[in-house]
Amino acid sequence: MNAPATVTKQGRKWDQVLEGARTVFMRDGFEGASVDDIVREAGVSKATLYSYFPDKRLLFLEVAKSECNAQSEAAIQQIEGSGDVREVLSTAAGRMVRFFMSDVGMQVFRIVVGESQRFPEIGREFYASGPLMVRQMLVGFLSRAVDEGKLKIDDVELAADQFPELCKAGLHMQLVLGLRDSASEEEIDRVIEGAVDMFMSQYGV
Amino acid sequence: MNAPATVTKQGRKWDQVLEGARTVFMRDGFEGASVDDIVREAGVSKATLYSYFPDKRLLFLEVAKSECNAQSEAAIQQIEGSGDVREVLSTAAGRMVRFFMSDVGMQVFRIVVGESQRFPEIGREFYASGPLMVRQMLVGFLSRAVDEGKLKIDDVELAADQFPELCKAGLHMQLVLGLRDSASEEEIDRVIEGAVDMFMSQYGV
DNA sequence: CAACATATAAACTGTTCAGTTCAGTTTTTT
DNA sequence: AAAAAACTGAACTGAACAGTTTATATGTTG
Repeated sequence: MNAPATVTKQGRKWDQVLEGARTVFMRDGFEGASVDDIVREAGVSKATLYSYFPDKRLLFLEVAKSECNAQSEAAIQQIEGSGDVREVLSTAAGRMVRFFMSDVGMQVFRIVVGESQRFPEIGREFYASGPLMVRQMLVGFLSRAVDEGKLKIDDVELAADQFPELCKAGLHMQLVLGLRDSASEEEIDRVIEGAVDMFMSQYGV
Repeated sequence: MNAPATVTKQGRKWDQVLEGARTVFMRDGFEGASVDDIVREAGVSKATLYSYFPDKRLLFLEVAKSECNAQSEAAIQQIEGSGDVREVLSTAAGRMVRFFMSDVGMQVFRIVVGESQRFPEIGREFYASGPLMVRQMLVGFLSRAVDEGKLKIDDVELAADQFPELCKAGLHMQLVLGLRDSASEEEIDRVIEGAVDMFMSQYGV
């Protein structure tokens, strides 16, 4: 009768595990999170967790990737639409800054940076589903703007690397290192404005 | 007869311990380095190590601080001398980029970022003896340049935050995440030049 | 020499934690 | 309802590792 949404779920509790892992990893970091904490949080047995994920690292990787993907997709949609370069850059900067400064964003960053030496695939997969997406998006957007005569850029790839860095502007470092808990709206706006101003002053026609 | 260099060393093997710790921490990271590895590398007994340093964290902190201080001192000396703004910025950028990209610089960064959540004083002390030094130095230099009419900057602190970020320009992220082992001289030069160009294009008179 | 400081090796403690195993229960499918 | 698949709980293993203790040695100084 009904041909329902059999989404080939690979077990009923997959989402539950991932959500619990997200919570605990974001709260305690990678080393700080014990698998026992995670299964408790997820309301699932340890055996179930290990039937989905071969080890703790891959579990974390899955969490980090899903965060990045959610973020990237949202960003891509917004950049496709509008016309004015300055406006697009401001919007993109806003997104980036707010993600960099969010609890989740910073925690993923901390863990990935801390663990990528011992577990290189964490670094690779994070880069591919986070920074690289942004970069490609920016390269595309900037190239188009150059073609349309709206920007003047020699080295588009360099420009696409510079812009996200400008969006960090000291605040990110202070937050990541735990020197402060949060940034005020004014500070964030100043960083965004500063980034766009500087970028346009160099590359604007 | 001989009145030799009794430099009031607080124990003969202090340096030896620190040097061994440096080697092992830089090779294996903080969690990856076991205290037993360190004493083996240092050629020292565990009891000796623990007679100098109350725990592993503080030992690492000492290593990281000594790296940062060496780096900061060298940088400060160079910025004091010369006259042309563009030249000073180029030199400073060169220093920063090369430190960011060095094995030691990246390893300290990885560890500090990874551990600063669980051990906040690591973040604080690192910031104070690294990024903060650079920032203060830049604020001083830029203010002077503004006073002398060589630069035009509204928000000097923001500018002092932006410049080091520009010196990372994507390369740093790729190296830290282990996507590549090293950067070529051309790439480094391009980043330096790009940073100085962009900075001057916004803030040059 | 005597006392004092420094260093050593090695065994030990206590804990934490990833990952396994398995007998038994619940849920889904046929 | 019967068979198959997913899940549970709890105990267990095995290893890593920070930090301590002990009994001993070496060297220095007054």
